[in-house]
Amino acid sequence: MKLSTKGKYGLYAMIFLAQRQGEGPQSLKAFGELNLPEAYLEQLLGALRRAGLVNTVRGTQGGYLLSREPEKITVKEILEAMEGPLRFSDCVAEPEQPCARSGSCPARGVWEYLTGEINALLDRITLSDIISHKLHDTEKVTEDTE
Amino acid sequence: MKLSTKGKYGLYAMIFLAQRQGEGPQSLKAFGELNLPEAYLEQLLGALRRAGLVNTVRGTQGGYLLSREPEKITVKEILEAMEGPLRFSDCVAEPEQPCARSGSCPARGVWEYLTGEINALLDRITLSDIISHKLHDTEKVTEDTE
DNA sequence: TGAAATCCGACAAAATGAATCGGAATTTCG
DNA sequence: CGAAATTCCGATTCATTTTGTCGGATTTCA
Repeated sequence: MKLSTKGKYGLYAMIFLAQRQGEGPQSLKAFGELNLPEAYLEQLLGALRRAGLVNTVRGTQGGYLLSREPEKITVKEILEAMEGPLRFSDCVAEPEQPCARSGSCPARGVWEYLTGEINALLDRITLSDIISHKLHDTEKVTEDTE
Repeated sequence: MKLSTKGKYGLYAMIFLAQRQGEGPQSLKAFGELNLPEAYLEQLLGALRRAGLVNTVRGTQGGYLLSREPEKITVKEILEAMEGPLRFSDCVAEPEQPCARSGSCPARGVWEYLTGEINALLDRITLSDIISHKLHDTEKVTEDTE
C-alpha cells in the first residue's frame, strides 16, 4: 500500500520539467536541486523517454524536455511509466483464477472496479494542475487508525 | 503499483468468512479450499484479529469469525490491516520535505489528494457488497498502454 | 578534437515480501 | 485427567524487488 521512490522521483522530475517549460533542455545536473541520486534519476528519465513522456537532446547543451504540454500529461501516465500498470491481482490481467476454484471469484469484481476507478482518478490529474496548484478539492486527509 | 499477496489473501480470507457467517468458527483447515499457504494464512489471520476484524476461538472446534456484520467491514480496513496505511509519500505523514527545499513542495498536494480519494473509495466497499455482487458500476477496465 | 552531455547494460547492496517451522498455550471432549 | 484439535507466536529462511552504483559507449556542438 505504498508508492515506490521510483514513482515519486519520476513525478518530481516531471514537475521539475513542467516548471521549466520553454527554458530549453534541462541537463541531469540541473535536476541536482531536487536532491535525488543522480545516476538513479538518469535511469528513470530513460524510462520516461521510452514511455514517450520526455524528449531528450544528446550532446553538449543537451538534456530533457517534456514531450507535450503539461496539460496533456497525467499522473497516471507518469506512474505507469515508472512502475508498470496498476494491478491488484494478476487474475484480472490474465485468464486464470488462482482463488477458490469455485467457478466465479467474488474478489475479481473488486479488483476490476478498483483498477478502473483509481486509474480514472490518476488520469484526471495533469502536470498542469499540479504546478498551478489546481488540485480539485483538497479535503483533509483522514489520518485514521494507525 | 501493485498489491501484495498479503492484501489479496487477506481479502480472500475475509470473503470466505463472510460467506460462512452464522456457520460457527472456521478453522484454518476449512480455509484449505482457498488454496493458500496454510501457515502463511495463519499469520495473516493473526493480523486481522489484532486489527479487530476477526474474532477467534481457540481449542477444539475453534477457528475464526468476523467480528462484525459484513456490512460494517470495508475493503479499506482489510487492506490497511494487511499492509499498513496507504502512503504515497512519507512527507505527508511526517513533517519533513524531502523534495526541493524550495519552500512548498508541489507534489505534496497530489499525495494528499490521492490518499484521501483512494481511501474514501476503498472505504465505500464492504464485504457485504462483495458477496452480494453489488459492485456499484462495473465499467470495463481500460486495458491500455502496456 | 575535446568537452558536455545522454545512453546502456551489468552489477551490488539493502529492503521487503512470502513464506516455513517448532513448539507453547488454550479449549473441548471422552 | 489426558489426548486431540486448534490458535498463537517468535525466529528463521528464501526469493524478489527496490534502489541504487559504475564504467564505458555514443552523440553533439563549438
